[in-house]
Amino acid sequence: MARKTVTLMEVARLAGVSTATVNRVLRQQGYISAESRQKVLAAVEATNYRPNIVARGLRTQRSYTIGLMLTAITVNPFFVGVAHAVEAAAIAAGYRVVIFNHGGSESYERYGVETFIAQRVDAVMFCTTASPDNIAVLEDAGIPAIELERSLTGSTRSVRVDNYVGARAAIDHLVGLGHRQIAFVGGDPAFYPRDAARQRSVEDDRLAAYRDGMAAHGLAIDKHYERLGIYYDLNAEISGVEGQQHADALMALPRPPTAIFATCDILATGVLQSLYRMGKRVPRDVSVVGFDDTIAAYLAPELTTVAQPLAALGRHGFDMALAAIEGRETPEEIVLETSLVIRNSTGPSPKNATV
Amino acid sequence: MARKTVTLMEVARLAGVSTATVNRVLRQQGYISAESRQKVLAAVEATNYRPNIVARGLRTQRSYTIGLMLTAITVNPFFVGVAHAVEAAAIAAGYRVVIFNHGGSESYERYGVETFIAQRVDAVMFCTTASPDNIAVLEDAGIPAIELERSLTGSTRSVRVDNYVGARAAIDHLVGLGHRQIAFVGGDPAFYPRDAARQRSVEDDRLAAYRDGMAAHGLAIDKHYERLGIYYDLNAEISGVEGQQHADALMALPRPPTAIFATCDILATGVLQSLYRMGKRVPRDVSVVGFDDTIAAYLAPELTTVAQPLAALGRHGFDMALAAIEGRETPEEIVLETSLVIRNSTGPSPKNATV
DNA sequence: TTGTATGCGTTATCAG
DNA sequence: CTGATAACGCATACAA
Repeated sequence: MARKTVTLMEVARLAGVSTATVNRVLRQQGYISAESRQKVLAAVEATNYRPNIVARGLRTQRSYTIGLMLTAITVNPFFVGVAHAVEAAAIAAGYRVVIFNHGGSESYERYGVETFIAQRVDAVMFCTTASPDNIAVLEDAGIPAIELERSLTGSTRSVRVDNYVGARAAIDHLVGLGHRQIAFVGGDPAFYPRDAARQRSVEDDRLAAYRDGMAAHGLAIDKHYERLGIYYDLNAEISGVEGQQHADALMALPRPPTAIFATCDILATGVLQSLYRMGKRVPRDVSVVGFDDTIAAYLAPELTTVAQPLAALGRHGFDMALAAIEGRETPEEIVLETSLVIRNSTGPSPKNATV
Repeated sequence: MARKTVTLMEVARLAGVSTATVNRVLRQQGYISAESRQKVLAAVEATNYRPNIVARGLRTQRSYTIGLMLTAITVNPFFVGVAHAVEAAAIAAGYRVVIFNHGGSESYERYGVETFIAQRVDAVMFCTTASPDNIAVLEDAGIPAIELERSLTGSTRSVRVDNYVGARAAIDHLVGLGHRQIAFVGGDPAFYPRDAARQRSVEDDRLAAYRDGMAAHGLAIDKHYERLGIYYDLNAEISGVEGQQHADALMALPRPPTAIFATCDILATGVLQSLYRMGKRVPRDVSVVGFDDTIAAYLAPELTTVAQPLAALGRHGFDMALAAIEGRETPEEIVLETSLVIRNSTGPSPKNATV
C-alpha cells in the first residue's frame, strides 16, 4: 500500500530537467521556457507529485502554520465560531491552523505555547490568554502574537468588539419596548482582567453601558438588578447554571424585572431555563437579551442577542498575524461593531399592557 | 525581538560535546555518561533550546501530526465534541491535530486531503467523509485513515456507536412513561450513505429501533408519525428549522403524538422551538428525547437524550490511528455504547393523567 | 533560460 | 560511551 512518496528530484529526472527548474515551475517564479514547463507539468502529473511542506518549512523557515490558543472550545460556542473564522481566513491564504485549548490553566497554556514554538508556527492568535506571561514567552522566541476579544498585554496587536456600544444597543432596545425594570446578568469585572492599554475590561464596558443606558433614559438603577458573577464554569462542563441562579434570584425579588440582559448567550440560556421552570413565558412575561449570537438561534424562544462579527474578527485577526509575519504595518488595535439581532425573546413590557 | 532560534549544534558546542550526544540525552536513548548528561542539560537550560519539530519531521519522516476531517464544526456541536476528544487523546500522546471542515463538499474535502498529504500527516481521521474516494486518495498515498461515527469504506478501520441500541433505549424510556403515541423525527435513510460492511446506515439503525421498539411493546406504527428528512442544512447556517417543521406537522395531526423522539439534538432543538411557539409545555403536554447529548443541557427544558461517548470515541479513534501508524494490530471496528441521559424533557404521558 | 551545489536542524549510522 | 558525517526534500545563490 504505502506507495513511496515522490520527491522533486524524481520529478526532475523524469522531466529531464534540474530540480531548480521544477521548483521554478511549481513556485511560478523566474523564467521558464514553455517547453520545460510542459515537461515538468507532465512529470508532476505522471508521478502524482505533492510537495513536502515539512521540507519546505525547514528550508524556508516558514511553517505556514499559525497557532490558535483558545480558552475551551467545548464550553462556549463562541470559541467554535472564532476557530472557524480564523481557519477560513488562514486556509484562503494557504495557511494551516493548529488549535490548543488551555482550559483556563496558565501552565497548560504554557505547554501549548511550547508546542507551538517547537512546531515553529509563524504566529499565534490568542482568544483569550490565560496569562500574558505566556504571550511574552512567544514574543521572546520571535513569534508574533495577536489577541482576539481582549487585549491583555500592552505589546500585542488585537482585534476586539465595541462592547460598550453593543451592550448599550441591548438596553436601548428594551427601553424602546417599554421596559423600565431591566436587570443585568453578566461577568463580574472583579473576576476578569482589564485590557492593558485602556485599563477597562470587556465586563467594565458592558456593565457601564447598562448603567449609562438606564441613566440616559431616566431609569433608576436598582442594585438588586445587577447580578455579577462568571459566565460559565471552565471546570464543570455543566451549562448555564450561573444564569439560572441569577434569574432565580431576580424573579424572587419583591419587584422582579420585566426584562433581563445577559451578557453572554450561555448565561441567557440559564436565564431561559430558570424562567421556563417557573412557568414564565418569554417574552410575554419577561424579555431576555443575550450577547455573542452563538446558540441564540437554537433556543426556545429564539433569542434576541448582540451579535459579534465572528467572520470579521477571524479575518482581521489573521490579517494582522500575516502582516506581523511579513513585517508589514498594521493598526495596533481594530475595534469592530456588534449588531443587534432581534428574534423572539423580546417584546413589549407587560407593565404597559394595561395602558 | 526576534531572538535567533537555538539549534542542537549550538547546544552541543556550549556543552562541549557532539550533536549526537546532545540528541542522545534529549531522546533518552543509548548510553550517556552522567557527566555528559549534566553538561548537556545545563546547556539546554542556558540556551533555552527547543527542538525544531519541522527538522525532526523531515529527518524521521514522521510529522507527529494527524489530520481530522470534519463535516462542519459550526453546524453541529457534535463535531466540536469529536474534535476536542481527538485532540485530547492526541496531545496526551505527543501528537498534534490539524482540523479541516469540508462542509459537505466532495471537492473541498479533496482539497483538504491534499493539504493533509502535503503536510505529511501521519494519519487522518474522518467524521464524516463527504466521499469515500477521498479516503482512497489518502490510502493510495500510504497514509492510514480511520472513520468515526460512520464506516463508508470497506477498507478503513472505524469507531462508531450502537445506534440501534441507543435509539431503542429512548423508545423504551418513553413507553415506560406511559406513552403510546410516539413520533419519530430523524434522518431519511434515503439521504444518507450506508456503512460499507453492514449495508446499513446510522439512519437505518435508528429508524429500525423505533419501529422494532414500537412493535415490541405492541404499539401501532402510524406512518404519519415518521418524519424523515435531514438533520440540519449544511449550507444555511440556520438552526433546527427541520425539527420545527416536523413538529409543526406532527402537532397538526388529528391525533398528535404525546412524545417525540428526535434522532439528533439539533433536530430536537427545532421540536422544542415549535412546541414553545404553540404554547405547549414540555414534558407536561409532550415529551421530547434527543440524540448525541451536545446542546441538550443548554435547552429549556433540559433535554433528555441518548448520549454518545465522545471522549471514548476520540480516544479509540486515535488509538487506532496510532496503531496503524506504528503497524500494530487493531480491531477492524469498535462499537461503543450510548447512554440515556434523563433530564427534564420527558415525563408521564398526559393520556395517563386521567387514570 | 537552466543547472549545480549548499544548507535548513535533526537523527541515525557508523567507526572509534 | 562518544564523535564525525551523511541524509531527509526543498529552495535559492550563483554560475553558466
